[in-house]
Amino acid sequence: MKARRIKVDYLANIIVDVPTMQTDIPYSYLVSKALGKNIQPGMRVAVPFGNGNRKVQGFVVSIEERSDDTIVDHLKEIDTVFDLTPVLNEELLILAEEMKRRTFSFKITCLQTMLPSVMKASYQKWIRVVDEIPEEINARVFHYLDEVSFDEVEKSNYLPEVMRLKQEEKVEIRYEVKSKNRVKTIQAFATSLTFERLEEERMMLRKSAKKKNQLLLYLQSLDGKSCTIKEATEKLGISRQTIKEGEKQGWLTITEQEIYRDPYKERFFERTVPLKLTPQQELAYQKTRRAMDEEQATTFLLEGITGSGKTEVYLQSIAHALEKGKSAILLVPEISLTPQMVQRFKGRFGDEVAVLHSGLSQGEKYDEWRKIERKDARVVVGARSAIFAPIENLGIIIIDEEHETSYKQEETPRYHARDLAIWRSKYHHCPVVLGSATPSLESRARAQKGVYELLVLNERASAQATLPEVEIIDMRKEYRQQTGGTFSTKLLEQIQLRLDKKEQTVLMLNRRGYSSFLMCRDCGYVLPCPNCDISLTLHMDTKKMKCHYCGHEEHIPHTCPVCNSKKIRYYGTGTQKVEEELKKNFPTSNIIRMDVDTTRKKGAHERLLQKFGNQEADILLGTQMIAKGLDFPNVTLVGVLNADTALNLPDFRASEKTFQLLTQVSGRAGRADKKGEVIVQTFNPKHYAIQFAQDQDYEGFYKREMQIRHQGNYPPYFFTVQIITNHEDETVAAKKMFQIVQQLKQILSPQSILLGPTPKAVLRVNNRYFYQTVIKYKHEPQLEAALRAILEEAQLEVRHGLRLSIDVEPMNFI
DNA sequence: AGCACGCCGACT
DNA sequence: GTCGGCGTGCTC
Repeated sequence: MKARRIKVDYLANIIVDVPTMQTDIPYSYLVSKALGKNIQPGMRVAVPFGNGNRKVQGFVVSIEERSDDTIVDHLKEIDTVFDLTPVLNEELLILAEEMKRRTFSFKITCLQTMLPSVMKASYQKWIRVVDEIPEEINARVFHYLDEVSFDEVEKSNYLPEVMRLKQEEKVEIRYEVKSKNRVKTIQAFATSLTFERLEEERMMLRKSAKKKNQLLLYLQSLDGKSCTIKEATEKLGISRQTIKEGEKQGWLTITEQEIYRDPYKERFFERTVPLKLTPQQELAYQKTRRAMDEEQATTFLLEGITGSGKTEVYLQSIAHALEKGKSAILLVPEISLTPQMVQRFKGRFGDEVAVLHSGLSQGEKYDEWRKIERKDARVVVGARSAIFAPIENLGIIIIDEEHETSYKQEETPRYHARDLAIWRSKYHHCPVVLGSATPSLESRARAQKGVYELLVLNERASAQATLPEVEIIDMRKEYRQQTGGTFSTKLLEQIQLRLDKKEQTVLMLNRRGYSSFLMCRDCGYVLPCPNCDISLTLHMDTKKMKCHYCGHEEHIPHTCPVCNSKKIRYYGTGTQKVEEELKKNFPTSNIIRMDVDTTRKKGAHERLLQKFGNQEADILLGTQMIAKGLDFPNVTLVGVLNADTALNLPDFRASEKTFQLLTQVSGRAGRADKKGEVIVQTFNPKHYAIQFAQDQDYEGFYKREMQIRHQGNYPPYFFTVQIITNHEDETVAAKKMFQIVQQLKQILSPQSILLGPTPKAVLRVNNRYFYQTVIKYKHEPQLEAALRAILEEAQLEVRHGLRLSIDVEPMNFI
């Protein structure tokens, strides 16, 4: 047999940045000889795509070798490679596929979600002159330039005539794909010369060349290592010019050195040492440690009351992972990712810690990401998306406050970080620790069934710390007695007491399902959003009326648009209104208000907390955001102004959320030496969520809530999937939803329950109409395929403006 | 998504 | 006749 000589060449399979169902598959491209083996799966590239060969970004997902006889005539070639090394490793590429399957989203969206946003491509089009064009057009449109921006031509309405020139091939359209990620560099210098050679150079200097002499001596001391120019100018007082001169004479070289934008560089982190563990902590630590040693992908549920020292267990578990040469991911909710939190981890692990959260600039996020990728940081602390940290040898994953709904992403891809954490733990054969004082019912139930292993910390770690006393105030009685302010008599008394004693008070206004809107006292007219079926909210700081759904803004009216009455006032309990009421009651007190308005600016959140921590204010008034992780020893009173607004929402998790919030906020009162007090104002004083929160009885709440979930056929007894259609035309959205329900009825077993179709609580948002259906089921092997078919079939209508989304285990049912 | 192609009505 | 409207198919 004649040996056939095979010329090896490569094909790359690429997912392109065109998020549609039809293009949600890998496309094959030729790898040029020049690129050859340098191209690997997980790299970003630009490829020509479609009829016009416009350039789009893509991700290489696999490489195939090809022999001479592979037919490749129809294949195009990769245009540009953006990365020197892959930005997604094999594990994350597999995870992206898993995510696509589980969340019914496009692969490209999943891939992009896993990376810092700077890595997403930005597109620009240019019109380039390639032949003689009429003088007049050249002047008017092109300003005699070779190339002008497509967008500008379009804006000035010259596009039709330019397109005619394109037909005649006198101009071309050039597609540009750019990646925004920029590595920040700093200039440094080093020498490759030996000590002796440097000495010779030094001898050759003129007597007057003092600075050069100094620089050469310094170079000798560096022993070949490099030094930044900045450092040299500061330390030695040598000018940049002298160093440049050295380069010219050839005894040193200047290089660009990569640096990280360190968002925490201004701070000093005091090193902390491991604390002695309580027996309960010790047991929890030993269990996770053993799982690490035995490479078991166990999921632990660490149920620990406030102050029981969960964080110390995390810290020591992470330390063990590091000892084993492995890495760790710690997820915390975005709002808990405070400087104090970061401090605890940086204090223990120093520069090994990378922090990923939304407060960082795009560049800073990218740098933290790169630090992880290059293994300069082995501990990742971050919010939801930190679950995608490019770590290769995970030793442990920890999710703090595991019950937080912010771990579920509310936009596509609608992934839950907890599920992906468990997936990664299986990949790495390492444990996951889910920690909470008030675990989600789902997780607690799984621990009951033995799917997760339950670890309990029900003792406070420090002996002096006692649980605060919680008092429930029945606001129905209060209202009967007085004119109906926000504050009960008891709460006002207690605040006054704290002011007298120079102690601090935290007041929380539960804003779920609440807003301050504008209403006419004469005719009852409420100012609505023109685009959505919801009333506009008053924002005093900007003096505007704003829609929380679509962002629409307008001026505050002085008279009622309907009856012209001047008695148009705001209504409801906004933080601003409460602040005014507070000032009226306590004119001399200092109040810090924390809400979306006062914390909009970068770092404002932190600044306000710092101010309060320095005792520059007596009262901290805020929304949910103050419930978490702030430990101020001088706070001895916590007031919850309206505990139950969330209870009235038509959401089966309403009780759970209320219980969690009250438990959490109660933990903010009182520290070591000063006993704390909590006052909860409510219209439902007998509600079980409030009663169990008063006793800080999680297990009691869990048992009671499970009964209710069982009766209502809700999770964790049932799985849920939510389908939403939306369209500019209400009938189209409704019709499609009804059709989908018909289809589902065909395949669902009688044990499953369909809720809907119903219009969403807010029917119209941004002039689109929303309809939904929820499927509750225990076992439906055919459901996934059916949902996929529904998506597929809807494609025709998607063309006509229909949008369809599938949310597996949704967090919001309203 | 966004481009080409093709089929229709309204113009120079 | 042709310019440009939009509905449809396809993208390695």
